[in-house]
Amino acid sequence: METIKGFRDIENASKRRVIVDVIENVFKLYNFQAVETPIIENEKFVVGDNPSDEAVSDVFKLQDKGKRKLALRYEFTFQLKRIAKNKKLPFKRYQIGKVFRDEPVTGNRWREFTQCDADIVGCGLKDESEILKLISDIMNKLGIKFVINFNNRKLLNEILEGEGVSGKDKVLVIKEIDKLDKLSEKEVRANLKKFGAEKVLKIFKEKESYFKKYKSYSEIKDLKDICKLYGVKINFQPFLARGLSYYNGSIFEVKTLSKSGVKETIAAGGSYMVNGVQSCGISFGLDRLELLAKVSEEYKKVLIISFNQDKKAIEVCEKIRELGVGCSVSYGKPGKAMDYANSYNIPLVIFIGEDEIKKKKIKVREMNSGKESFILESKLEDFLGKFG
RNA sequence: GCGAUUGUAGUUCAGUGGUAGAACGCACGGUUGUGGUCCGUGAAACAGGAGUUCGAUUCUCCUCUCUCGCUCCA
Repeated sequence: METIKGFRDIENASKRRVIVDVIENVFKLYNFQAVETPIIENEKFVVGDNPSDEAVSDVFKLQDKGKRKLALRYEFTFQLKRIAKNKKLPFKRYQIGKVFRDEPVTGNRWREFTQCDADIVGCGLKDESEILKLISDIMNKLGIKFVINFNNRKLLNEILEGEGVSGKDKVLVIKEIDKLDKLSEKEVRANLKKFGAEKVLKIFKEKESYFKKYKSYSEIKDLKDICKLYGVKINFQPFLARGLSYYNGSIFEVKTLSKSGVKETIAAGGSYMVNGVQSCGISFGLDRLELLAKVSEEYKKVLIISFNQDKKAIEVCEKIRELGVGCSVSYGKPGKAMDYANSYNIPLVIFIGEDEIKKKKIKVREMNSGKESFILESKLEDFLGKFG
């Protein structure tokens, strides 16, 4: 009966549904088009061109009866290689779904989790600012205080090469630098000594103006400027690196500012190549948004209690549903039905019995106040409109 | 994956080398036309497997699991 490590039942997913609605609506406002892709793919395809990438070891692997080597999707981006073919650019697609990673579970990390991705294939800096604005819109609509940290891989490479760090060391040094927001400077310095790269640490402590001397800084500046047009603030963080090796330009990471116990990144993305086309995307972690979002899950609900007047009860129930209000009929004892309404936060109960039939009116009871009134069936729409 | 830690009803917690307890929740009834109170009744657990023992939920070992670090990541 237990769920597998890193997997879980979500017994009440209504908040998640509301959040997904918000995200999806914003995606659509930016002209992203929905796609769905298979959860299972060939292992080779999932693993991709970077078998040295740390991510590869986290891929869930499986085999079918035909002994094909398969794997669960680790993310959505690699599938874009197939989807994005022969599309007029820029191709803007979004996808919301489960991804799987065979990695350690701690805190707000799962092995099965839901990502909400929006990517632009054929994407310049100006389009990148659109993605950043989209992040801002979504976070605001979800009522989450946030900061968007950003950096540029080109700049990072330029700095490291300028300090004589190259080859394999470069990737490893980047990983150590990435920890600057987590570990103390001393610890990072100690780790960097292994590569003789401790001197780069000083550079990352410099003010932003220091970085002007690098050629790639122009991308930082340009992105900031375009974001201003959208009124989006982004925070330049020269040591931000991101783990995935395919990023080749801007990289983003969204953190929350609220004291919530969610230290993890709640959305992340950056620019990369898809089939030789410059692209850029963002991915939101639904499971973390859920912990932070301030959204209302309440919606109108009615419970009808039928006293052996099922025909009428069902008729009224159907009518309420047609009005777009949730409704169900209880045929049992009224006491139980009301207890049920309490348990599931149903604010309105309607009684339908002999009395109601005789009076040609239905009795509605507001559960919070206990106030009851007889209304004409034809006035039901008005009543529900005013109620809640 | 490594290191430390944890594991008893759905949940939060008691407890014992010899029949496993509470609270809340759930189900039924008191109350088949009126709920949130109250009362009664009931269902429901020792993570799994080996070992020691007359007997193990309790002690030992292994596996799984929880939490926290590390690596990494939404």
